[in-house]
Amino acid sequence: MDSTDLAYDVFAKQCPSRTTLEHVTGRWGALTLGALHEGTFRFNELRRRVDGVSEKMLSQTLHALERDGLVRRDAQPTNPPRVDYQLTPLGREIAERLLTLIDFVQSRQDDVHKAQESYDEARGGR
Amino acid sequence: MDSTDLAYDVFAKQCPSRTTLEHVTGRWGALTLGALHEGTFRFNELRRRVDGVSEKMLSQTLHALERDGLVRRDAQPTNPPRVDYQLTPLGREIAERLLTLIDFVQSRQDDVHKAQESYDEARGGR
DNA sequence: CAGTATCCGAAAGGATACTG
DNA sequence: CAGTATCCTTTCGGATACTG
Repeated sequence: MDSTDLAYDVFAKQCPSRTTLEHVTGRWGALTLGALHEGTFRFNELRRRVDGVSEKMLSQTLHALERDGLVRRDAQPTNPPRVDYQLTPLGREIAERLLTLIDFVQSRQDDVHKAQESYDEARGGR
Repeated sequence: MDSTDLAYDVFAKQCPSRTTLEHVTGRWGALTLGALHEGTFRFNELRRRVDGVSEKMLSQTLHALERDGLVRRDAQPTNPPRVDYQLTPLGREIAERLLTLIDFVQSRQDDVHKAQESYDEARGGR
């Protein structure tokens, strides 16, 4: 280690928080956190809210987020079963920071689009 | 559209800012933005800083970020060639918000780890 | 309703060799 | 040095069928 090393361990190959971050920022993770930031939902409610997710991926995503302590799963032992998902306090804090990033990227999407056009114009005609 | 729709267009399937967000939060995108947040670097300097990245992935990542207007590429027509990469003002603003999220996740990694252990304990012994 | 299990095609990503 | 091109393995993720 010397002074040129990055200050963030998350940039190391096998960092555990790298895995958590991937759960949070991944396609379905971000979508699910965003949905749950709006309230508490049942499995199939979430499926309808999270546009395009399959049962398999939603299940997988919820398990990962629950295991990380970001989502709480509440199963009533009724028949038919009823399971509610909601953010934990930690999950809410993380979702807020994620949404800050998402909001910002979205608010600057015009600039991004312009940059893409001038980039493509400069090299598209190669 | 009704009131149950998500407030964030980024959650729609084919949203353009979803693509930008993936460039930013993806494994190599986040690493590269984090590295460039520390300064200006040449291609092989970045390769050494971004732990584990291949030439192919670094090249691909830099192209995507440059096209989105987050990274500026400066090539001197010398021999041997010298190319410097740095964040644009927009890239810097995005990197800051990304690092806020990363820092927070990292600072709570202990909580995450504990949650994982109790989760595994509850189901690991099934 | 709330999932799990399996199969399979698509896409990401690494190693290596090569170019200007 | 700064990449590109190719090959090949691994992972992601959708469709479908099935279970408690």
